[in-house]
Amino acid sequence: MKKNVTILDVAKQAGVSKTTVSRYLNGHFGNMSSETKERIRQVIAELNYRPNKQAQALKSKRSYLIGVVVSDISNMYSSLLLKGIGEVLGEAGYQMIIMDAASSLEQEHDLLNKLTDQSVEGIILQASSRDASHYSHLKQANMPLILVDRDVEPSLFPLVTSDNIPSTQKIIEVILQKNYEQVVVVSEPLKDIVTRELRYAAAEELVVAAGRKIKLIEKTPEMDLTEPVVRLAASPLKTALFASNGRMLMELLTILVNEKIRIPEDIGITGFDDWNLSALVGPGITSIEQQSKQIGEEAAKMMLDYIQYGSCPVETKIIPTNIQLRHSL
Amino acid sequence: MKKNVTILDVAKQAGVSKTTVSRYLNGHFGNMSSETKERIRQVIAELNYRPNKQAQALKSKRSYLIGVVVSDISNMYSSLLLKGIGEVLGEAGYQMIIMDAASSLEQEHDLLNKLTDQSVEGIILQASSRDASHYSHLKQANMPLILVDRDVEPSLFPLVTSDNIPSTQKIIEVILQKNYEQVVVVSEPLKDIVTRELRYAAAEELVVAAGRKIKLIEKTPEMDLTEPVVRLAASPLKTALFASNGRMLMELLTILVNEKIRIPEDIGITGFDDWNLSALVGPGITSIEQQSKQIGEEAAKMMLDYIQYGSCPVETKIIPTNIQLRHSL
DNA sequence: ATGAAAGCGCTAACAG
DNA sequence: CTGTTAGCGCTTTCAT
Repeated sequence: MKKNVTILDVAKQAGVSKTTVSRYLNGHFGNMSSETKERIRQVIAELNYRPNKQAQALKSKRSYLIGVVVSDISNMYSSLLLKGIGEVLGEAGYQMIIMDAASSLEQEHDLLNKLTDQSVEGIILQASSRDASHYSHLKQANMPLILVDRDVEPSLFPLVTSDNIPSTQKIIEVILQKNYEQVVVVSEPLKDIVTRELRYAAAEELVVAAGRKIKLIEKTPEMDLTEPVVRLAASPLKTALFASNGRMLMELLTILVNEKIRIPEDIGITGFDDWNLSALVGPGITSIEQQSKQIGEEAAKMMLDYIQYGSCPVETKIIPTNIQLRHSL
Repeated sequence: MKKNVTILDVAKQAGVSKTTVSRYLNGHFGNMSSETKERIRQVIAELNYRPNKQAQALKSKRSYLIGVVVSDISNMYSSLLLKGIGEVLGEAGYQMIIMDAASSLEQEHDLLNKLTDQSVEGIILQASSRDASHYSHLKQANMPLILVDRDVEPSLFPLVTSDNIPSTQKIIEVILQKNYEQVVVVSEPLKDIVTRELRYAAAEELVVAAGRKIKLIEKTPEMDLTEPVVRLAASPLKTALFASNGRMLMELLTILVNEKIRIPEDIGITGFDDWNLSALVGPGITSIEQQSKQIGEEAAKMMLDYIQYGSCPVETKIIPTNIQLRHSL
């Protein structure tokens, strides 16, 4: 058994009181004599003492913990987001507790509570619901909350996200210029997530205005896209597929490759790419690359400010995307 | 300001003592009267009381926190690993504190200390060094430590990893059968990580035994692989590239695509694929798919056992890989 | 320039 | 069946 060395051990060994050691630890050298300082320093090194964070947190109400809830951790968007958040928080002496909502709203609710139990000082959330009422209790409890990727309605919280509408518009322009007669947006169900709807609405507006056809396929987990995609490729209308996120893009590409559908001869394809695979597939996939690492960094910075100043304007920070023009349209 | 409701508030409101409430919370109903139970239940619901984990941990020495240190979080291997760990731990009521060593050994050392400070009950580590002495203090401090992916020397800790040697051998067999005259292993520097060396050694042995040529390229961050790859593709010897992990595979594929080098006509390519992109690129890349989610699950299970029984055999658990035979060789 | 003492929110003997 | 009491390891008035 390993008896943990406490502040008292250090105090006794150094021949001072707990108070003095505590002061030393927190840099509250008032007029502490240099000898005392030196002695404490030595003893700490000697005993290999490390203050217990739980006790510190309990007393001082500072945990230096930030909760991060992502909707699916096994997703490149999340990985890079976490990388960005982690770097910024780490430098500031904060730790993150990461939770994976696994795309489940109930689980998310549970996790949010668990984070509060851990006395996190703030939460960065990729929300699983668009309904702000799911999160308003956090506001009431005075818990700093910063949204990433997805907004809620009404907009109660600061948000960091991609420039969804402009980037969708730009790529739709490309599609229209290439004389596609039909655009098929493939997305997970729109109703839960504002971002999805935003992207679809932006596409729809332009396509309709240009007098072309637009279709929406809302993909549920049970659904197999193979048959519809094959049919679209065979359609007499010149068709472009628009994947509304990285997972959809990957799924569509897999089908196209498996079915030996030629890009862009048989069908055009583009979309948001969280996976960074678009350069390598087929003729090179024209796609929208999100800066999710940067989104993470910005969100983390906002959080640090929030904590420092005790409040934060409810504003939206837009991180531009990179449009990669390649040869899939 | 939000005055937090404490166990004392509940106790007063319910007209009992803190002890009784504590007993209720921890399921230590001895012969607690049903009325008392019911009253406490009600008050808790009413006040929306949630026990403070820090205080619980401080007193009970149980934090229900597991530290996880990955060498690079923006990597599919890590993402899936974390997914697996998270699922298993979550079900058991544990939280994970995830840290990203960002491939830096000093940072790793720092993180390990920070985790101990947080009173984690155990650590799951993808080690950045092969040298066990970097981690032996954890053993002395009686901190449960489980290694994933990479072993250390000497083998002091339980390990969950892929079947590196057999899978490398199998794929080298394929290369040899296809009459490649030269195999070029592309890896990050071997010296730090046992797994890398294992993979290279396994390849080398078979290639040499078959009387073919083997070469090793150790890729450092500054190094540009384009020129060597182009030269290899132009070589009169029929050459196969073997990427020792997903990032290397991705990098090599990017070069091949950019330089319009044909696969497998100009050069063969295969390797470990952490990114799940091999099906989509070129003619389909023959590759070794690691089950990193399953590795995470197993490591988490081992950790739970370790914590429960206070010890764990220092044994290695091998998770089989899937060899995907496609058309890149 | 330093200490004594109180207490953060909780658990667990021990006592009835 | 329940309460009293003494801490866990730390920070922070208030003294001196």
